[in-house]
Amino acid sequence: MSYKRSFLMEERLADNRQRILKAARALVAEGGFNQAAIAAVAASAGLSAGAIYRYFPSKAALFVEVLTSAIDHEIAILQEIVQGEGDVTARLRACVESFATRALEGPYLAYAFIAEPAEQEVDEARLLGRIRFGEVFKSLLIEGIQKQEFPDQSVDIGAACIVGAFTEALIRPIAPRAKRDGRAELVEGIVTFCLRAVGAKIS
Amino acid sequence: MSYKRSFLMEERLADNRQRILKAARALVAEGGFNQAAIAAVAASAGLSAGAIYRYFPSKAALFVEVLTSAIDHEIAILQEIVQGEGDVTARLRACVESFATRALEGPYLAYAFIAEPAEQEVDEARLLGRIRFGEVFKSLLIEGIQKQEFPDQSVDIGAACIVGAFTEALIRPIAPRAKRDGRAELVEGIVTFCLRAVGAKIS
Amino acid sequence: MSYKRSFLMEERLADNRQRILKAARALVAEGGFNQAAIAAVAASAGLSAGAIYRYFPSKAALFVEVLTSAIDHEIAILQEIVQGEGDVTARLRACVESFATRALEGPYLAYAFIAEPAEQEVDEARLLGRIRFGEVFKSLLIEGIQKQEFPDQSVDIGAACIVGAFTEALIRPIAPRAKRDGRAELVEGIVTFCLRAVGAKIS
Amino acid sequence: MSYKRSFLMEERLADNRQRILKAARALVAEGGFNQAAIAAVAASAGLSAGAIYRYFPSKAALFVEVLTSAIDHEIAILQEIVQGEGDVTARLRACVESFATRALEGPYLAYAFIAEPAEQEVDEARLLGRIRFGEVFKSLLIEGIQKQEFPDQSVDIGAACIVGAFTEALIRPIAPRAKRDGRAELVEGIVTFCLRAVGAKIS
DNA sequence: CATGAATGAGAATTCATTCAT
DNA sequence: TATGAATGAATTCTCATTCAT
Repeated sequence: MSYKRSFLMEERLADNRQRILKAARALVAEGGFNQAAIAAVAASAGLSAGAIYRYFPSKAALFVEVLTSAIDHEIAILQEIVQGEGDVTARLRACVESFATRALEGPYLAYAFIAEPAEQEVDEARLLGRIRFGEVFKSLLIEGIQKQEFPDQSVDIGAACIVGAFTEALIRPIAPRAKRDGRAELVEGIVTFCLRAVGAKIS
Repeated sequence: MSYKRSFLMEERLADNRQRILKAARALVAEGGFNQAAIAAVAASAGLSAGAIYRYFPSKAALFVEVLTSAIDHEIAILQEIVQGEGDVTARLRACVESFATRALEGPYLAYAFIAEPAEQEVDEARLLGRIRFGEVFKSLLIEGIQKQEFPDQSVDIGAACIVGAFTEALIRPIAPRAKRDGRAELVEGIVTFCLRAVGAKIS
Repeated sequence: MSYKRSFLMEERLADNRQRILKAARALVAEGGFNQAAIAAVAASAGLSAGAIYRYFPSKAALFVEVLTSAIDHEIAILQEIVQGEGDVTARLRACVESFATRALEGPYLAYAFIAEPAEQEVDEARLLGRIRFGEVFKSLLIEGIQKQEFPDQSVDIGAACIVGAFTEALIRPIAPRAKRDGRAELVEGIVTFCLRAVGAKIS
Repeated sequence: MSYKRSFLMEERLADNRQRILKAARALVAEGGFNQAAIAAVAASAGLSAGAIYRYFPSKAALFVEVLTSAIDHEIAILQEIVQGEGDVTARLRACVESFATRALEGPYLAYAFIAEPAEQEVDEARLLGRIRFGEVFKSLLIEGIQKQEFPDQSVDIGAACIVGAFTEALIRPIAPRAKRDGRAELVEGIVTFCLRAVGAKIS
């Protein structure tokens, strides 16, 4: 009833919501959407299964938010780079580097991003996410072609290929082989691949 | 009882095994791993659910084989191209074209290839498949660098990027947007992207 | 703290209790016992779910009271008619008319009366309510036989039949068909049926 | 595979289906639809919960069939009486007697008939059943009025009242009082009530 | 060998009830 | 005293797997 109580309560609720999202995210990162049962998420968040439904109307809604919020976050970062200064080549490089670096720090996003989920609703969110990532790169390609940094090319296909290229290369580190390359080399390799692919002049 | 009977029996068994695999593959192509229940596979193969277990120890094992055999088939085709004649650039182009064309005709493989499966075992098979695809392209990259068709580059990363680029670009046609490009343009766009990415001289 | 405060408090408590009952009654009227969740009752009463338990020991107890109080109210009205003036036939007619008219205005009572509730305890209350309604009509039948307005007959059975006849006929308007008869005709039809059934002389 | 095996199998399956229906019916009769959980039905039928779904697509479908088949059976018997010989009064008497006698032997039908179920689909079946019962009596009323055995009256209302009257009177035997009257007296009392209600001349 | 009925272990979801604040 | 977040048991339904026939 008092200010303090209400404040703490709200904070705890917000905490719980975040804890649930965090737990769900972690479970998805570890074993995919199908391994992340509501009971597991709840246990991992330190709550009962029923409590999840105070914060999310359904399992699908929870995982849509897990996916969407992760993608939103990434897109925002990429957009800032895209709208920054420097030539297009430099910004494309920065985008790939930025995404790749974060993905290697916490690979769940790349995993969730590429994963086929069980639920229809989550699937739609995933496809939308891929398209939204593609749009970011498409806008860079268009600008690069306009400014004659890149040769003319199919921007839709190019954008999709860039997204596919770096997600695949980033997911791979699960496999033993990739560990030989250090992170820096991996990121640099992906950047080089993408820049060359769009016809950028590599200094 | 006789030789003949036994022979026919064996043949029938082999037939059943293939029928099961074929049915499973078709179901995966239509609705993904999760939609392919054992009962559905059995019905589609003209057998009973129990009979599946005479040929495969578990659902996971069945789908591992579905995936692996599909990938085997693709790899064999690609290997033939790789070991064929012509310069490396032409063969790389042919590989991407070949895979992409078939994927667009029957998209199930690309789908299964990129899909997150329900079972841990199938997941491992999927990752292995991606790596094996990568190996094919890696061998081409190595040869291309040796023959100075391509500049020096990280072949592991490049191979992964190629696989990611074309699977992503091929999967995307599920979305409405991509229909603007015809199939030929899509394949050509992917090929161009990949060739430029590895530094091939595009004629 | 003072007398006044305590008085107000008591009044507020009584208010809350009535608000809960009213809210529960309204929800039952709308969607039956099963649709009336404690949380919904609480929200509708402007209280928290937990607060309900300060006034009622359980959900079943709450709904038993909802049902019983509604029936009490009806019985009181019918009793007044029964103990009023006029011949028995007129009073029987007045009882059926009175009940039917109110039931058609707010059909929740008739509904709750005839409905099968979720809880055993509520079910018992429902059966008891039917019997109590029957008693009212039984007393009229006895009086009518004594005064030779009605022929001799089994008063228990007759009373039950009257209750069944008018509840069924009143419940039925849920179905589209019954709308052809207006309310007045429906009430008159039920009255006629019941009066004739007990052998009253219909003027 | 052999004739015998197949035959026995089919018989067992049919048995199971009937056992499930019977168990469901018994549970409904005892505690209403809400008390008849799938697990309870299964246990009562000597099967697992999952097995129910081999025979019925959903809980609602099972209970719709429980209700509908019971009603179908009753309606068929009543129809035969209606289409038989004798004057309308005699046939109306026979209908009520027939229904009442069987209902007293196994009161489940009358109970299920009047019960409010949880599921929408079952509710519709229940309402339909009541209307169908009503139609039977309505047809008798129409014929009776035509042949001037009964006075003119609202046949829809009269039919509903008859159904309500005898179901209510039959359900009541759960209460202690009714046991005093023997079955024969109860049935005769209901018949008299209904005949007098429709204005039949009682011999 | 083949069948397919049956199992049983979960899956998501709901909700009356409790209890720390 | 009131709150409403949290619990936990119950519910329906699914499906891989087994096994009597």
